[in-house]
Amino acid sequence: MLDEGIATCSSLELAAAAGVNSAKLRKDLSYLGSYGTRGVGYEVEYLSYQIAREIGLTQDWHIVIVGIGNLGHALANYSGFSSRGFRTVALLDADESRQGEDVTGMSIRRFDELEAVVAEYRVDIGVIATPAISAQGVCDRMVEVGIRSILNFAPTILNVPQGVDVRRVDLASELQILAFHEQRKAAPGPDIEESA
Amino acid sequence: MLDEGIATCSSLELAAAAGVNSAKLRKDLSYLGSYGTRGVGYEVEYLSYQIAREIGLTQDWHIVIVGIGNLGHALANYSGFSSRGFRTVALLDADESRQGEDVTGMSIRRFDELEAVVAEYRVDIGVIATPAISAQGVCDRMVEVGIRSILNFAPTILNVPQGVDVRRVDLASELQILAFHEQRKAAPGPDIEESA
DNA sequence: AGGAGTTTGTGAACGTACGAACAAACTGAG
DNA sequence: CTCAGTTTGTTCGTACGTTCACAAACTCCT
Repeated sequence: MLDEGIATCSSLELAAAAGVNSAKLRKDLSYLGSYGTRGVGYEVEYLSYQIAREIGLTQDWHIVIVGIGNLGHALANYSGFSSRGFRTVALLDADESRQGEDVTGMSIRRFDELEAVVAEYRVDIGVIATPAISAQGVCDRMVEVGIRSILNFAPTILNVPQGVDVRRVDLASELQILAFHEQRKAAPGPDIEESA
Repeated sequence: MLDEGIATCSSLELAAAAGVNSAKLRKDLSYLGSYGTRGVGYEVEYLSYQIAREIGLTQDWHIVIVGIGNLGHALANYSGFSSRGFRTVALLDADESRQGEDVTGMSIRRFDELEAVVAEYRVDIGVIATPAISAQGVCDRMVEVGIRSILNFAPTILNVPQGVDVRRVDLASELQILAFHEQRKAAPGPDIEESA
């Protein structure tokens, strides 16, 4: 809406765009403060800035990606990160044969350089894209060197001390969930028959 | 546990491994039936099979990946899929210059061959790894040719008719959520000071 | 056989998220 | 100014997910 130069918008429009109920959207926004005007709606530019500030979009975040296999490559190249203020400051991999390899103008470094990287840049978030077997070890090392936010793509539950945040994205699980629903659609098949 | 030859296990062990409360785990398992034995626990092999059957692991699922950029490549190569019964039957991309390119022994086909692919194989799940701008169009076409389960990696809300399942994985959002918590850790800083 | 020790399955309490609905507050026309 | 129309902010009822806690059911030892 900002790009399109729209000045103001209602909670209904925002809700539709976000795919949620308008009451929920209004309530959520109300936690940030009263940024709307009754009978009018929300001023796009103002609200946009307030949200950006609240979720930390106004500052840059430094991330380190560990495990530069196919997924790591994809993450390193993912344009969606930089556009939202995430800057990849290092790509690390334990595999000796990958050292120095160039990925989008950044060369892969050894995993044991993690501490040096953290010392050099501030590192806010560590991304684990290694095989499951290596994930906990990488995670432990990250915690040791002071990283407190971790995004884990390995299909494992990571053990971390209190104060460390882990988010897990398991690609296979996502497919599994869809497959589960798909199975449910097919199985009962009572009398559902519309729009072939 | 199966691989390690462990015969039986308690809800407590399973809960620890899954990272949830044991009561919740037991209740969840109870929805599948009473597969445990009081005073003993769950028989690993039996429970494992029952879960596999329930979530559809006993059958093979055919998936089609659309958008073979960096992420699409990574998904096509991801070993976690095949090991859980997901078989990629086609890789599609709208970009003419990518046609015929080989990815893990499978050549990239034109997106408009989607219908032919669906006719040739049964296709259970469509995976969208295109830029955001193309996602809705790809989605619409998928729905047209009869795909009812979609995994969407593009940062957009997809509009689909009832009966079609969409799951969204937004990599940037995951980072954003971590960044939000990170900001919260740093901001208030009242008197928390332990284990540097 | 009986009792001590385990562990499941579930009923009940708790907290929280969600959506409906409405008062408060704004705009604009007459 | 007043009134009709619009849209926010919030209250309230409901539903649901989570956890506690305990009876039922099992094993093993004596």
